[in-house]
Amino acid sequence: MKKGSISASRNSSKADTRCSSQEVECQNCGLDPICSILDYAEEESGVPDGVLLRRRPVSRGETIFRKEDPFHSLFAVKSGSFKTYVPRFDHTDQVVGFHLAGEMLGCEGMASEVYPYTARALENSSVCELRLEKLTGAGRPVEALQKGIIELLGKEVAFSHELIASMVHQTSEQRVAGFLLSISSRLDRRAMPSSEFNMGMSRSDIGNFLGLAGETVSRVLTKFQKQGMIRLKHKRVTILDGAAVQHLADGLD
Amino acid sequence: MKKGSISASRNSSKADTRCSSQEVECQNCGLDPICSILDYAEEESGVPDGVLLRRRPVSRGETIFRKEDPFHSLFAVKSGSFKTYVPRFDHTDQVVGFHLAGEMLGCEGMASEVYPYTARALENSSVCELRLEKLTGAGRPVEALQKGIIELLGKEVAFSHELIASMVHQTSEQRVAGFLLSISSRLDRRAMPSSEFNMGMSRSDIGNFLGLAGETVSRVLTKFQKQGMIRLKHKRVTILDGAAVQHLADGLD
DNA sequence: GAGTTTTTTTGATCTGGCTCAATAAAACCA
DNA sequence: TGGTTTTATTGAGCCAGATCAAAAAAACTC
Repeated sequence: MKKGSISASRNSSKADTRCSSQEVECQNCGLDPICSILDYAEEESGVPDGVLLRRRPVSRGETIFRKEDPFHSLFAVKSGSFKTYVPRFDHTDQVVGFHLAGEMLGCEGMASEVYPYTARALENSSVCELRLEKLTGAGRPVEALQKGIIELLGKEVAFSHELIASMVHQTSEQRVAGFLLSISSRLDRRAMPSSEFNMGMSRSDIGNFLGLAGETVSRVLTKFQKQGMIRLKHKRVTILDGAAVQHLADGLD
Repeated sequence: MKKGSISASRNSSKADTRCSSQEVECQNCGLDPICSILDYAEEESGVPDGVLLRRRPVSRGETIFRKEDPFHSLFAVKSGSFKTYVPRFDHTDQVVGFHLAGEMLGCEGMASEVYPYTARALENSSVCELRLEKLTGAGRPVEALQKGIIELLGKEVAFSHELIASMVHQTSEQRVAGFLLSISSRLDRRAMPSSEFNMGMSRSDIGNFLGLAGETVSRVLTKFQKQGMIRLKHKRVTILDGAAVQHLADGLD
């Protein structure tokens, strides 16, 4: 059984050349537990290339699925970033998450048969698409695959709970500090540069997600910079004093 | 293949007699998709009574598992209610959810091997406990079971997202209105009385969960009563004008 | 690369909900 | 049952963060 997943071994030559941001390695990708199983399965039964797992570029502003679309695929972000959001009755949108390189997109649709939110690229990106409806046939290691999916969903639930727990009570500074750390640690987990990174999302996207006005996010980031905790250059953030940011996020001042 | 699940057919005589609140029917219970599979499995292989699935009473204030306990079982609330919470660094607790009759408890621990929060009974209650470590043996319909778990987790994720989406931006009145509707619809889903019910949790538990001060919850509930939308009698709530509550929760005024 | 649009920054004002505090009402318990 | 503890209600004052507004900076477009 070879080590790399099929997306790496077969599709890497098709990488999106427009995209300047760094690409996550397959062994650091959120799909890997599933992808690796497929890799094995493929060797066993000879799945046609590109049917199960497809790599493709996504331009800034493009959506890969919309709320209420019938569920068909899981996605992994290979490069770039996405925001997920749901429309509100007042015709504004509520951002429910950001998805960075190496992270999953769409697994919440597995149970309900439709995607529960719209996913839109924040910059030129690329994704791996895993078409799940092709997986129900015989001869597949369904049990192992399901185990991988359970693991993914479990983590997602745990993460959501953490988010709820933390977010509701925090001040604006705690929220923004926590947000920076969240991005940083998520990049770190995927072996991407984590102390200097691009935030593809706008200030108001961040504010919307954190339950703050965009102006407040701007003010807080400026304040952090003045205090020497971070350096700001447009959308590029450098964390200069991670311990101080952590301290703030924890509400210890 | 018989219809009812084993918890109903075998354990109903052991019901907790101290508990005055109504009990959810097995076919309306969150464990049912899994429970029914077990039922079938049992007929196939003859599992000893009470090993896999155990019914037991839980007194007010008692915990059924604590944060960081090793994961061993899924629980379904048969009667009564629970709160789940995590400790915060400042020695206060953060309530992350309430679990009513018919709802699941503990599934978030499946992935991480430990329970990610503590579950405490808000009143005298009873639960069905499904010991999952006994399920890994051969001869079980693991695939079907996993499918049930995936479904449960998927719903949980979708619910959390909804919660995040709605909560962060809402006013205190929207939050409280939404909270009342959430309880009502969850009771309705399990075929329990849904326009008049007991809220086992305290005002400050609700406030903690919603990100409000207990005093604010109290003020808002009183206001709702003065407006004739609800009737309050201690912990007992009657929804008199559901449409108005819904209207408020949606922020349409 | 100039003109247009969008996003960000910064300032001034205002308000929803928190905090502190004091009763009042329930729940608990011997 | 009466006394104790916990929980809920109600009031007064204050502040974090929203909103409105306007200028500055980036980001697109042709």
